[in-house]
Amino acid sequence: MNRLEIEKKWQKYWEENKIFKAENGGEKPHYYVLVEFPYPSGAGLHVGHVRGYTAQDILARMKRMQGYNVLYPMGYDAFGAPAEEYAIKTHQHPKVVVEQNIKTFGNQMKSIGFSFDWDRAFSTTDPDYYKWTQWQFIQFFKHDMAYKEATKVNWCPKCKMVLSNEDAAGGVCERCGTVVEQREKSQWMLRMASYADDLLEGLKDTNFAEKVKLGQINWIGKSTGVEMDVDIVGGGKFSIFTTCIETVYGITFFVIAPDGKLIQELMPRVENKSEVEAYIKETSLKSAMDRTELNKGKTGVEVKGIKAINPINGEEVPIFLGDFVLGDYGTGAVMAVPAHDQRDYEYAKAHHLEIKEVILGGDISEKAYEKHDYLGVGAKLVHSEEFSGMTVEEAKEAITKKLEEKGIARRVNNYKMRDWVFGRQRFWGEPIPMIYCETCGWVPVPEEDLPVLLPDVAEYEPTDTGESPLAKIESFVNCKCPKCGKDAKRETDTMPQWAGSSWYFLRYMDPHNDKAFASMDAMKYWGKVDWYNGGMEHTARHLLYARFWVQFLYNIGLVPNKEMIWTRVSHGMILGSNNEKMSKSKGNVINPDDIVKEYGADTLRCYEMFMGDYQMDAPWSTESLKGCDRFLKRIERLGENLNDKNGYTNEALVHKTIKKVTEDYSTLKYNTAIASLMTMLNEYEKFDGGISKDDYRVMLILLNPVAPHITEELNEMYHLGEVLCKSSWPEYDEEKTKESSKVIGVQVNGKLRGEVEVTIDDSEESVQNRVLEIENIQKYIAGKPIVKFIYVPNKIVNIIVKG
RNA sequence: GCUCAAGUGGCGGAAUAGGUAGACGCACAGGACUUAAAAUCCUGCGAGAUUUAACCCUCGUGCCGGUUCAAGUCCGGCCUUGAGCACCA
Repeated sequence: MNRLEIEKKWQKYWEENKIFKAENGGEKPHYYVLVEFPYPSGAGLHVGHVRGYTAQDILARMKRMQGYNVLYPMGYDAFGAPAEEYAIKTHQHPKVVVEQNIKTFGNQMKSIGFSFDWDRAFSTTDPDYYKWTQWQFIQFFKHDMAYKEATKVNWCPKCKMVLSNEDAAGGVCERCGTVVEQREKSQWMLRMASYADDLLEGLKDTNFAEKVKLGQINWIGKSTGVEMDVDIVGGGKFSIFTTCIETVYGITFFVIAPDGKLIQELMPRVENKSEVEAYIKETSLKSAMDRTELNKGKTGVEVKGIKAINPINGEEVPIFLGDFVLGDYGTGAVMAVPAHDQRDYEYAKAHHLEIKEVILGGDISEKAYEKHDYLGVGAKLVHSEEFSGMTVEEAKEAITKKLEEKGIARRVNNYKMRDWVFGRQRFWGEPIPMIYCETCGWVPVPEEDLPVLLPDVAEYEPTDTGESPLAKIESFVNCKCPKCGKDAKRETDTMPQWAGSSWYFLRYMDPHNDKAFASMDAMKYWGKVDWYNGGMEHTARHLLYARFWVQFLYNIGLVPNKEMIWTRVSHGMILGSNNEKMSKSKGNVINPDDIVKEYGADTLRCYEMFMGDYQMDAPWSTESLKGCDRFLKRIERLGENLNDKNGYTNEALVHKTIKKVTEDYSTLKYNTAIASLMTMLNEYEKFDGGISKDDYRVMLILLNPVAPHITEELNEMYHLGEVLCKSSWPEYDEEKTKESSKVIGVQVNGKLRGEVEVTIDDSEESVQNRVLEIENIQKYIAGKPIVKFIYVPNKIVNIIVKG
């Protein structure tokens, strides 16, 4: 049989015997291994998928052999734009396209031999699944965690479409190149910002990789500061947020957001209305991208006729509009202290405003003396009344206190993370299960009417008004209010792509449940996901959304843990052989199917694990892949020369390899695990007389998680024992991993001059005696007094001589 | 700009409670087998000097310093590359 036939044979065996079926219960300890499910694109499985899935497959297979009840599931995250775009082009229902792609992906994954429990597979686009996504949305709504509000969206005036930020990258429409406008659109939102502190706090109950935690923390972007009320001359007031209240005496103007509410409220009193309105209009034309682009000049206009009062000293200062102030962060207004904030400094220079130094120690003739310069260096305040002379740290507290006592300031936290915009004006997503009634307002679809199915439509293009194509289907839109029975209209927005993936790992625990998204018993049985792997690009957003979703479900008593994922790691990308990201346009894409066909799945798996540090990017090399192919062939050949009575055996090497491989598989060091198996093979190949069957079988078991097909075949061919997938993982004896003796280096004055063989029980004296007899050592110490003799057992000898 | 990660042979990469740098693999070179090629096997393979040869020697983990008997690993200061976030007050 050739490789492909062998692989098919074992894949069939696994499937028919349901070897990888996970049970919800039983005596065995449980272990939940999770990988991000793929978006089934038309391009098929990518070698990057294979890397992550193989790594987790190794863990799953090893854990099973170690006696665990392992849940290693797979599914498809199939809602989203690409399928819809394709549907628009070809006038097919996206579900047809998705079905085909899922089939392809499934066959590809099966051909690579992943040990998924296929009985638990589902797609987020299955009505049985999205029914529960919708049901959960309704829970958000019922607990006042979902609301509809006007937000800004990217609008392409030519395509008449709402664009995602990705499609509006660079401020132009990706499809037609037209400059994108910002438009107001009423959208569903989830109150994710209110979970900011819980999401930070919850990280403590996880074992995420450090860089994953950092990604979460940065995305949440917590900053601690003071919110201060500012009176307007002639009545009215607004608030600002600052993290640097110590610079409050340095305020020379305020800047407010052109897209904020405040300027609209002030408008009747503005003297230069046309100028201000023009600036607001100008800002609205700029996309979010343009606005935040670096090196943009500090544009803005003064709001004439209105002055603000610095609350600390009563000074009257001007108010400006500036698009660097964002309407939806903080209070939409800032105090400007040009002497101590570079951004304010540039604004002041551009608009010829006063720069007032209030912290000593910097040179503000060229640039601002900012907080990261003055904090922690004992810098002191000036021109700050009774606070002058205090250090910034003292002043921060004292000024905050004073303002608090006056009742015009509060200590607050601000977060970069906003509420989650939870609607898309697209066809291919979960319909948001809400009905609008003139009398009753927003009413959720009754539970028994779920799922709200996506209808068949002729056209998938968004409408001229930017609504989803669902809005054109009257039979879908028109309905009766579930509350009062009057005519009502259905929500036509759909959920964002992130929705289905926010809870899929819960569904795997109980995928066929039609009474609940998953039973509490099933979730309690499996507990947290023990090990979750995915791409680096998802460590911030997807993980945050999923954690938020779970925390909410926990708070309303629907899941057993506040955090449902214990360990999260992220694999590096597989780059093209030219060290660039694989892409069609660069022509450096490797199709896993081709590799499987030519070399077999085992070789592909082995190579992807051997290519380098799992968490780092690594370039593809077909040459190196051939090396792994050779390795597997040598393993095969070694089996031709077995001796079941007195074959060659190397106990220390066997135990050392078991230890190394077991440890490495559990700590993502697949490359060195495989290297140690290669070393073992090299050792055993040196003997012509035939090697021990037992040792060979150990080698096969250890390699099995990486190359499951060929190892099963060899095990069967030589009648070595039970099928490997039902065998136990070998144990090692720590004592036996130790070699009786070891060659260590001998240094003179820190330079390597020789070697010596030592045993564990060698005394320092005996080592010293032997070392001093080495010819080359004598050369270096001849005639010189030995100042110090250092012997670190099993590590090194270092002789220090004088002169 | 901020945050993070990483700089080790021709290449992918090993080695961190500090202890023989370059495991393992690729490529390359020489040899064996073959009519020949492929495949396979054996040997060599950081740079340099020297030698008939071996040993041996000098240098060497991005750069400059430091701590130490001993530094790829620790400390201080830089440089470069990659990724993410980016006017967040």
